Amino acid sequence: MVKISQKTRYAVRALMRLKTYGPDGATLRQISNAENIPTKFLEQIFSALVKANILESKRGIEGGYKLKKDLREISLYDVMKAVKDDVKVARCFDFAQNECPLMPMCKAELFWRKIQERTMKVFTETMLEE
Amino acid sequence: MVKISQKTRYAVRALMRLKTYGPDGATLRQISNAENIPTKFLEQIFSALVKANILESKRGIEGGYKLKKDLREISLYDVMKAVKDDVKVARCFDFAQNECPLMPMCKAELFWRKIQERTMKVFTETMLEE
DNA sequence: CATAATTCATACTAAACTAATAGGAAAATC
DNA sequence: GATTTTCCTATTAGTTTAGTATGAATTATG
Repeated sequence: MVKISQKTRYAVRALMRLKTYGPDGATLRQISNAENIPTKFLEQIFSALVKANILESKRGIEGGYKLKKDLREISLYDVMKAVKDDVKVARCFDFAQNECPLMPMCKAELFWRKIQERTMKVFTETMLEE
Repeated sequence: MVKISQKTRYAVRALMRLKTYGPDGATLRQISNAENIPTKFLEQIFSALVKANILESKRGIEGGYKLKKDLREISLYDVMKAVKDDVKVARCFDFAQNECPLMPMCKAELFWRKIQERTMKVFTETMLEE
C-alpha cells in the first residue's frame, strides 16, 4: 500500500484548521480538539513544523502557534519533509549505491528515476491551497 | 516514508528480466536467480501477475512464464494493482465515509483528491518501457 | 506408469515501520 | 510562585510488509 503517513495527514489538516483562527493563531489543544487528533501526537508534529519554519511558536500562557507562511506557499512535499515522511517512492533501492550488478544504468533504475521525478513533481507542485 | 512495496519493485525487475529471455520465456528459478529475488516470494508475485493477465504460465517440466503483453502496454499501476499494492496515497481516510464532521467537502478532502488524482496519473501513464 | 521439474495455493513467522502514549523540562504570563 | 503552554525524548503497542514453509496439481519424458 502506497500511502502518505498519518503524521503528514494530520499535519495538513492541522495547518488548514490553524488558518481559520486568523493571524493570532491557536493553541495546540484548540487544534487537536477541533480536529480530533491525539494531543501528544500533534505536539510532535507541530514541533517538526516549527523547525521547518512553517509554524511559529510561543510558549507559556497566552502562547500557541501561528502560520509563518501562507498555505499557498506550502507544498505537500514541504510538510512531508518537515515531519520526516520521506518521498522515496521509487529510487532504485534494490542494491546499495554503486553496487548494482546491472550498473552503470539498468532499465529498472531508469524506470524508477522517472517515477520518482514525476511523483516528486506532484508533491512539490501541489500546494495546501491553490 | 512513502514508498512502493518490495513486491512491486521485484515484479518490475522480474518483468524486465523476463523480456530478455525472448518469446519462449523462462522459469521462475531462472528469473529469481538472475535477479536475486527469493524464489518463493517471486512465486507469489508471478502467480498474481498471471491472474492479472500480464503473464502466461505453463506447468510441469518444460514449463515456465511468458509475457502476455509488451512492456509498453504495462503501466506501473497495472503491476501494483496485480500484486495488491494499492495506490491510496491520499484520499481522505481520516473519517469513515459520510461521517466527516467537515462534510460535505472539507478543504483537506479536496486537497487529497487532487494529490490522489495526480499521483494516479503518474502511475497509470508511466509504462515499464517507454 | 514412475519420476522429476515445474507452477499453484495457502498458512505461518519474523522483521520493520508507524502511531500513539508517557513523563517531565523549559519558558512565559499573571 | 502558580499556571499554562511549548519543547524534548524515550517507550510501547499496533499494523503492515517481507519472507519462509509445506504440500498439491500439472506436464513432459524415459
